[in-house]
Amino acid sequence: MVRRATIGDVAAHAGVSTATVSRVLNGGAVTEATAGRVWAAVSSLDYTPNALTRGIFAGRASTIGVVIRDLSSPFYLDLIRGIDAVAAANSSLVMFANTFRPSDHEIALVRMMDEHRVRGLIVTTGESTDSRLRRMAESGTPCVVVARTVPGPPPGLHSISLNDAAAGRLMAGHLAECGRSSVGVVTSGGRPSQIARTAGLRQALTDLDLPLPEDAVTIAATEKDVDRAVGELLARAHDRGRPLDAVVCTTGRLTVAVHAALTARSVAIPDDIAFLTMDDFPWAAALGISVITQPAYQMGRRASELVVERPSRAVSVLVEPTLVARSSCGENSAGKDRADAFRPEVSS
Amino acid sequence: MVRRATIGDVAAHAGVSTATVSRVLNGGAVTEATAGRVWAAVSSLDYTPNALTRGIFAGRASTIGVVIRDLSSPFYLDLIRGIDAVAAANSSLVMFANTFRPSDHEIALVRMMDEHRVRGLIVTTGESTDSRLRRMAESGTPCVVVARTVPGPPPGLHSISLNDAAAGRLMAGHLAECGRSSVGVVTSGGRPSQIARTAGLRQALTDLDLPLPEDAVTIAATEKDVDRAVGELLARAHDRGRPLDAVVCTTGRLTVAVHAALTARSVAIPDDIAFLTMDDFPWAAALGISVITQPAYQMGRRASELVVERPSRAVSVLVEPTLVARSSCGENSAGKDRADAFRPEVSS
DNA sequence: GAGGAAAATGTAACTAGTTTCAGTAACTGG
DNA sequence: CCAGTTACTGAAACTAGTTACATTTTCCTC
Repeated sequence: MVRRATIGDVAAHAGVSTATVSRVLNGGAVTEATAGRVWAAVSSLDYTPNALTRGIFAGRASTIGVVIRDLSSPFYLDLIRGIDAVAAANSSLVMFANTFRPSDHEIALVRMMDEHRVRGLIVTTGESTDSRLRRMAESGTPCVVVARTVPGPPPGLHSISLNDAAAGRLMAGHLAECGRSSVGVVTSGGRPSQIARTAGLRQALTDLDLPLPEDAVTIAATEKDVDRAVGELLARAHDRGRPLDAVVCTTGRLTVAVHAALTARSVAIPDDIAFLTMDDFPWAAALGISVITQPAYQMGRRASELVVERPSRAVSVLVEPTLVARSSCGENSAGKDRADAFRPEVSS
Repeated sequence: MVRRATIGDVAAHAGVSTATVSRVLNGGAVTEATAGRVWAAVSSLDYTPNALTRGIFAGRASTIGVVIRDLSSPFYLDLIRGIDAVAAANSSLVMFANTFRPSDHEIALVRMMDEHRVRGLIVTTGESTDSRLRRMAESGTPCVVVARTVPGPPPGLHSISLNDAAAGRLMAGHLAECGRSSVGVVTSGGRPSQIARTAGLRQALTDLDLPLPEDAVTIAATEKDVDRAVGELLARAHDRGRPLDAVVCTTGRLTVAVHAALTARSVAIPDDIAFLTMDDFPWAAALGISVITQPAYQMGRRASELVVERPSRAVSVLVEPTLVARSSCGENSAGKDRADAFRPEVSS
């Protein structure tokens, strides 16, 4: 096992001091002749400077930390791509951790990011990590909370989130326009953004004189729970005497599962039941599934930018949802915008 | 901006030396009383040890580096989840970089990983990075090359790859069993694994007396090129007098695009043309698309394990592909295995 | 209560760099 | 030709920890 060359080895090889080597590497005043000798030594020794040591002196690493709940969700995937794109443009690497749900170890992951003295931290965790994030922010590590609505960003933390209530309203509007009146909702539960979407949906539906009964909303924490949840939804509506003509899913994470549960029951979409969900994904166009999108890639970019630019005051960004109407809710009586292809936001 | 507490602050606050604090933190011989005072100081000062400094002393960081070509491909996504799972189990974080294709900056990314003194590096890059990887391996950083077949793993590097030729053969076999005889191939081009898959397919097809003409293979480097590629494929076969009855895609990355190109031409799957592609994905079941899978999640786990366990000799793992037959190739004349649901490999 | 071993703690050296400060050499102007 | 800059360069201090070694303490035994 070959020992790695250190700056000292380079200095010795070039016949100069380590200070001079450091100056050559980082751009200080050095004679051309000296610089030449140093570069020769660097390449002949295959010297690769140690970023850890650099970081300890600078007080922080050059990496951007990301703690995400679920990598496989289309939203988070695009978010990461956005984060990565601006990180790369700033020659930062991304330090990544997936909490997997139901995770109480998100606290441990945020702590690890803190220990690694990340340049900034982008997080989609719950409130449990707030106190540490706040302390990190106070000691100069910009922290961005993504995709959290109520109760709003804790003071000192940046926040980027979707106008979740508007997303719910958009859903209600589209469903109403497509002539649907008995809506069932599958939501992943307790997170503020989920609650806000459902609340927005209910409010808008009520305003349209299409009230959403309490038991027309079911919670499915994971994909495993979805089939049961959908079954209950259908049964309850039937018992109530108003069979469902629309099913809404408030999280992109469960789209596949809800769709599968519907298909498994031989429900025809959109003839029997309209289907509307969150977050666009590559196959949505092929399947004709209408969705409400959030600009995930842009949100990721913005998050990274906040880390890189470290504004002095905490900034809150609220982005607006968009309806991508395809065919899963049936014919749109009004003339609304319509999209036929998946449009990846990865513009570069 | 609050200055972070250092081990020195903790030591002063507890009235001990930094050595003692270090021992309390890392488990050395200390009186219970002393340990108590130190812990009290730690929590009252919110002390969070600096992992960078730790790393420089240990000679390397505790993070696992990953340089991946395309995060959005279903294969790489599961790969990362596997990597992350065992990283988390070893309290390592994952340092991630996406090269995006056609990228010559993969060299720069690998270099950055090297500078960060990652505990180990998992990579899906091309040959351009081999010399550095080899040097890293020599100086004690385990490097794992994933998803590369011919010309085989460079000496000293671990390698985990699919038996790509077998994947091609599996495709040929399934197509033949479904009674298809005029196959068109969309491949992403020059990478060894792509070539091996196409070669395996051609060989097996030839053995079955169904030779694959040179011009029945088109290259589409990105999703943008797919539509043109599919068009050419169809046209050439038509000119040849043997219209296509099967289209194969040798990379999961292009599945959506190929499917869309076919659909856009009103091709009925499987009635007009059978469709067979690589890598399973959540929506495949809903769409009835048959695929050849590789155990991506397990490959990721294995890669991480190699990093953590650092075996003294380079190990090469060759995994076998599996056919998941659904309906996109039509009725299977023989009685083969059949799968109806997407089975995520994320067991844990 | 002294002696010796074992346990706890501190001192100082070390990791791989960066940066300050001081010294030397070269260059400019009078 | 000498003073005054200015341009390079090196010694040493510094970053935030860990660890080897030396030095106390403490504890037990006789």
